Amino acid sequence: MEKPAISNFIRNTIDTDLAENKNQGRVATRFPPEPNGYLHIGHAKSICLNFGIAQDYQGTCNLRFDDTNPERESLEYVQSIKDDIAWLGYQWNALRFASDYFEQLYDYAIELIKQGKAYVDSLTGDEIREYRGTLTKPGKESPYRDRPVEENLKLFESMRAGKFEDGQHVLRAKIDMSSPNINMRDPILYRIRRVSHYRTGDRWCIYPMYDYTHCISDAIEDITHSLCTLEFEDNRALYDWVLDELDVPSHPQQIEFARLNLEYTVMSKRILNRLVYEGHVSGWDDPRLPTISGLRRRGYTPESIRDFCERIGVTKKQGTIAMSVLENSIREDLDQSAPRRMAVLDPLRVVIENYPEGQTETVTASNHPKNPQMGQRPLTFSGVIYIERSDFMETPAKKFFRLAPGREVRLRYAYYITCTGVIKDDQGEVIEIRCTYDPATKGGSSADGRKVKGTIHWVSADHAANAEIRLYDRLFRAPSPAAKADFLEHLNPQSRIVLTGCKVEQGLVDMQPEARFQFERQGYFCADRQDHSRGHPVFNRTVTLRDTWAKIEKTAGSLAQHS
RNA sequence: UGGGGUGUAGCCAAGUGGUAAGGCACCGGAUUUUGAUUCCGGCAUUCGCAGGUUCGAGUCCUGCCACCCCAGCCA
Repeated sequence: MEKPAISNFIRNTIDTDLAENKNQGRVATRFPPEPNGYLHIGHAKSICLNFGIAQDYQGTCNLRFDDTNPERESLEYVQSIKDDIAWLGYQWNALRFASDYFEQLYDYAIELIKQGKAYVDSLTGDEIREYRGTLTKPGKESPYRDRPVEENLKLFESMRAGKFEDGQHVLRAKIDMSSPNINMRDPILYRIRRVSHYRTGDRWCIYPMYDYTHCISDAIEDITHSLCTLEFEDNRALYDWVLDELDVPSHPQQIEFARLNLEYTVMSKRILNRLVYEGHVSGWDDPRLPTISGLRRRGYTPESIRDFCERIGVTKKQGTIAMSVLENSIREDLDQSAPRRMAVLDPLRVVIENYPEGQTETVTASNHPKNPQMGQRPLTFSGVIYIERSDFMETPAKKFFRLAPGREVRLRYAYYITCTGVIKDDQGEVIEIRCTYDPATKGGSSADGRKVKGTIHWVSADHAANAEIRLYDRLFRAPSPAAKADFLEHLNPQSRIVLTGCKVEQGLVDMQPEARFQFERQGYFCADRQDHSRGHPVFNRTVTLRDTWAKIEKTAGSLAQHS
């Protein structure tokens, strides 16, 4: 089946531009993060958009770090961002830094001053805010607005030379203090900030603002379509103003789209930072986080994230995507690609009474039921095995068709067994069950055509390895935690459950970190990228399988409550 | 009381004057040695609301309503 072409308003715009031979038929985009945090799934949307368009239109996409505010930026973030983009499967055309353009940016500022389009303002921060007016009241002009060009030039040079204190002066564009668009009320272009920059060190003590830097950087790089999120819509007038006033190489078109919101999680850098630095999660790559590195550690594939970004579309309408869409993307990928294994998360000991004491034998298990090319593996079967505790009910609920006293089920790839007894401890908890097996059902089918309703997974007690398995669930209980002032109160205390003493197939301990599997009837898991080792196997649950039984149970439960 | 945006099903989303794609979710039913997968079927007489133009409107016009963004020397 051929995939239908992606259609969205940005691609439509590009199609029109191409049809009109705008930009000589060239398409150039860029992904412009500020290196002050880790990338998350919302950035992935922008990455897939920008790099995807470049790919599909034989264009280019640059990676440019918008590093104009040295305060919170660092090389660590630059490196993580590069790693994440590469892992997602994209290659940037040119690698650029806004800080590479500081000298050019400065020259352009001089040009603006000479044209009388920019001036040095000496109002204090508070005064500037006052003078700006409000949403409904126009601002008023600074008394320094009409400084002569020569004085502005001298002052701006002195600003660069470090002759003033932080905040003493700023460079402002001279536009319109009564504009209904607040961004046009003489926006600040440069501020004095004696902070050492992770790339330019102490070479500069003045730094250009985003609005001034971004458009010029785009123009320098000959970007044709500058894609950004909706909150910059009002900044577009300023983007265009700067480029119109200056003799720059090109004038890219800014197009805004809605950022991604995902149910039950947060995308805000501010909140993500708090979660990490206050220790509510283990780090930027905590598998519960929507960061790229978190999703990676959780077991998501680059393909699944790209597929997700394609499914959600690109529009100007702000919406919130259901988690199920993300989960569906990874399930679809892993269902095809992940080898099957058996793992018992909550082991219940089963003794098969009629199995010859001390005997073992080999059964053959398929690595993928639909893909024989993935091969088979031998599994050791014996008279003492573990099954999942939830696969046994002493008094079975309605529609439960797994193991219960007197009932027969199939052990996957092995034998039919029938429960003959239950052993409990002093507290009355089931600690072992007794069964008999039917030797005529080896491999899992009976010669007499007798059917069983349930098939359960198992491991041989003496041939299984112990493993730690981490179960992850949504980080928050509230669908839109970011909207809550007390979002920390809505953290899901069950978002991470660590199971030790799980029993898994022996072969699993030798798997490389990040290897992915389906643990049959449980879900998709991956060997933890950081903590997994032969001596201490650790698996993360990426996502559960779809679970119709859980749905039935839930429905039955709520029915019982209502009756 | 200003300006900029957005409204198509429970959640996304296509649709560019010719009679509402697709995905997720949900509900059936078939197949199944994973209660998985797969398959088949169902799921908007209607596009925020009210008028208007037109043979014909989700698409054009007018008015209204709802929601989001903007008053950092952040990006």
